[in-house]
Amino acid sequence: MTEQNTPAIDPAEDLPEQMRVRRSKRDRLLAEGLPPYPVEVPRTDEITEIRARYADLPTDTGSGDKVSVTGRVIFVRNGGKLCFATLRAGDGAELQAMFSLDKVGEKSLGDWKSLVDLGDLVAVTGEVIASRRGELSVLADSWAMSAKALRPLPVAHKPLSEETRVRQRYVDLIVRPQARDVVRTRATVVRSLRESLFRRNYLEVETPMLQLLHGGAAARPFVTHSNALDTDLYLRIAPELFLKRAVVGGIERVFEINRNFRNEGMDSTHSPEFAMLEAYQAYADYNVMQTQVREWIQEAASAVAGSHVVTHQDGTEVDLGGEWAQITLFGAISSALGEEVTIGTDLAQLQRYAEKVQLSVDPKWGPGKLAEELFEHLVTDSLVQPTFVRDFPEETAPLTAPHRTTPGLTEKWDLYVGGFELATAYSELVDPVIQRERFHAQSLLAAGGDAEAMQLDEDFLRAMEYGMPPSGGMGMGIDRLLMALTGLGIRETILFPLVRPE
RNA sequence: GGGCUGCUAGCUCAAUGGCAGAGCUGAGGACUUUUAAUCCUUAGGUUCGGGGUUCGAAUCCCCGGCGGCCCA
Repeated sequence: MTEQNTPAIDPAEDLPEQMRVRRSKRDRLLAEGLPPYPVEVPRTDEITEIRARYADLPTDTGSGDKVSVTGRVIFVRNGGKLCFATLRAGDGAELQAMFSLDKVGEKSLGDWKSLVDLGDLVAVTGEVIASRRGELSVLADSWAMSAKALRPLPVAHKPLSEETRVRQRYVDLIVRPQARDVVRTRATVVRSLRESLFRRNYLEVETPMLQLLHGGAAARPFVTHSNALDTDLYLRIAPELFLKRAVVGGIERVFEINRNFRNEGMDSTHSPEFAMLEAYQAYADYNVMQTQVREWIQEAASAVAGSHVVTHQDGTEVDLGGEWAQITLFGAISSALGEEVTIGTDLAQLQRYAEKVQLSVDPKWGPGKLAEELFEHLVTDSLVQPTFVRDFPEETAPLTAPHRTTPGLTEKWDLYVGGFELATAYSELVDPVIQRERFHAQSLLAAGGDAEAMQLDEDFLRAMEYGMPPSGGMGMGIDRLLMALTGLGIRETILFPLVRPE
């Protein structure tokens, strides 16, 4: 402790007038023995319950029942001797509170008018009635502050700016019902996915987020440091290599829903941290996973919308029912180009095609990578209806089993919905010798400066050398599933997305 | 990474190089049945930050910050 006292912070300095006013109301509440932040307030019923219970209360009658309700004051209509306020609960349910001179008395009514602002949380005790205009109300005998709001609420009738909505999500949640709906929808979807997997006898596990090596995907990782181990650690870019270790150990159906971290660009479909479902099933393949993933998404759609037809926030309806289209990667490229392109098409020819369609080519790309880039350039935007794109080149799928009939291809599909990649699945590569060769090729890429290349994971190879059953595996972005079901941008599906510091 | 675009009162927005404004919110007043209540009065500004051009800059130019949209 120093001799010099920290100067008392005087928040009255430099504050906007409206915040000064609210602080002085807080002071007046204290001075009058009305705690602005009491530990407890009376609360007998939820607003939602009262709306349901008294839905049929006739206009201009009393119920005879006394209740205590709580809510945030979102509208006030103050009169001389009779005041109205609209209270809103956390679930969005609203109820009118009425304060009349003859019920609460002059002092309490005066306090209500002079000390309560829009945005305050209050508790109101009184009889449930229906007003002369038929509005279900609590006619107050008494009221109490539950929490004084020191900041004014944004105007309820104009849309909040995009930036404020994201930076101050708590305000967004208060004023915008759709913001709360998204939170509910997301919880419904995640719960539906878990139930879908539990029903099919999958076990949920949690695997390391802090990893000594990064692997399981092609992405640039975040790096952090362990003081205890005196070594750098990576935030995981995927749980894949650990879930496969679990399959080696005999956990034959396993999944994880958790966050991945990728140190890459942020845009309307990419967030640095994003939630992902990964699932592995022994003795299955990419065809089995294709059916299951469709079923899981359809079950999630049903949980959210009650049917396979989901309605986006702009009103468009998307039908996710039935079987979904499937195309092959090279078939899609061929029909987009009007030229026959196969896994056998050589690099020079692919480069000529790329030039023809004005795709700029990184000289480090091999033919497989270039084919994938051609596909993304030419086809993905048109894949609005759910479509499985199958059979990717070996070059870009180092963890995937070789195709059963076509050399050079792997058994991998990507699922596209709404023009973006929603999910992926493989027949997993389980041959430890080939896996080592694939890792070796990746390490050459890394040595060549590819920051997204996978690292050679000896412990993973050791696990595989004990024998991993033939398996199907899948991964799906939870945030993107929300996007597909709601039509929202990724930052709307994440409650508190990363934003630049103010 | 590139292009376009925005940042003004607590919130949403005007102000076309010439006095920085409106609605809601706030403050004061009227009103015992309102529904985004209404009516009267009224307060509120580092125009994102810095530099420049100009008699004069919210406005034009340059640099920086933070968003949005499109493209790669």
